[in-house]
Amino acid sequence: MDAIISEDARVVRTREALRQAMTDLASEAPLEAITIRAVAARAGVGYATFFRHYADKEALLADVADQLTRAFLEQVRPLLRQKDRLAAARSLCAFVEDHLPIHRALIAGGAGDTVRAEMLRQTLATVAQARGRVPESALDELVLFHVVSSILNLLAWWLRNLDRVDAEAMGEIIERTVLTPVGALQRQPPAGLEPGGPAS
Amino acid sequence: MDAIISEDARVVRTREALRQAMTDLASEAPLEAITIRAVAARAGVGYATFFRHYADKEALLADVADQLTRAFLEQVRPLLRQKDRLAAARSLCAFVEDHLPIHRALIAGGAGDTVRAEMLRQTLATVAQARGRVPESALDELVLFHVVSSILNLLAWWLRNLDRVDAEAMGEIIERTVLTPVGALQRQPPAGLEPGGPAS
DNA sequence: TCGTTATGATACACTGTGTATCGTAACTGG
DNA sequence: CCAGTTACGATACACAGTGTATCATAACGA
Repeated sequence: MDAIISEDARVVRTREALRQAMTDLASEAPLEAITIRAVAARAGVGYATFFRHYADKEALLADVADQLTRAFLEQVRPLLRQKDRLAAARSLCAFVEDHLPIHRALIAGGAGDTVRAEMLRQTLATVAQARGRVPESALDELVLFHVVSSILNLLAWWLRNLDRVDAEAMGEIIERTVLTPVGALQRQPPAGLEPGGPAS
Repeated sequence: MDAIISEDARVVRTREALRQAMTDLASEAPLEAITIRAVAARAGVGYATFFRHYADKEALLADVADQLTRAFLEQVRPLLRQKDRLAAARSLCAFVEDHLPIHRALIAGGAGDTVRAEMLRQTLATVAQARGRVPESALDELVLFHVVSSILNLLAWWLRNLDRVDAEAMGEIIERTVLTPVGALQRQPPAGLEPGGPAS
């Protein structure tokens, strides 16, 4: 199994330049207004070269979102194990604030919808893999979907209104509007769901 | 002020055909795969005729979303005045279930992201206009944003999983994960927000 | 240093958009 | 019912963006 032995320096350089260019442009214009030619130009790379690395615009954006999501999850994972949800939410907001430019460009920028969708997709896949396997109850699946998409939405709003709410308050809002209510729902689920629900 | 005296019957017919065609196609394919030519063809209308009514694809979709939002708000408004949040949430889900095809096509379909964004936009504008005026506190604005987008997101998930959760359970989930937590947040706001917060 | 490989530049076919034009058909007001 | 108005269908067109192909050149790794 000869995995990644050594990647050509030019490839690494070009890919990084393209990712950076896409991130830059995403903070300036909506995704549909970003042409592949513009990305290549900003990256200082030939137009045709783009397609030697990514099939299309979305593939590059997915790669960018993928890297962001990895850092995101790496940061969040240890927080989920602890029981103090408020501290966890505040840590997340502090982390976002510490790496403001990239989060503002990608989560709240012109490609925010696509990036958040990709982050949601990857997070769901990661969690499903971390658990036993995929077959969750409907409630578990819905709760996970709601938590992730709500947090990303709230962060997107916050990143467009940083001057109005500080990180600590934002953490408290996330904890009180998302994390705690969802915990209560899991402890005492409603009826009318598919079988396989609570394992009380 | 000569408003709408009488609209040419052909115009009404063509617009309705285009809206219906867009709705149909949105339930079958992602928005970027829906061409204006396909919409015109499905509507039984000439290609050039499309542009006599809408500037582009998004304008038609906005019109469709606008009509859906009107019906939506008309349905929800009376429920907001009542204090029983659970009953209100269940009514909303029952309403969606009663008009399943159009909601599934537009909220959960291939143009779901765009439609939900447009519904959010219009709802925010409507509420801002209904209140005194625009200048709300940061908390109010964030809460409203969160409530509307969360509900639309939850409905989108539900419309893709109708067989797993019934309308009553879905209403309870919305009430417990969105409405009630937000009410508690408004009654006891966190610190760290811009001035103009609670009017206690 | 030498063979390999990524890159730049350029040309090309293709698809979708939006505009312009003109003869025809349908509607409205009288 | 009729005459003027107006929307429609069809077609041609310019334009922009995508994705592919080709080839000489430069940069890389061993």
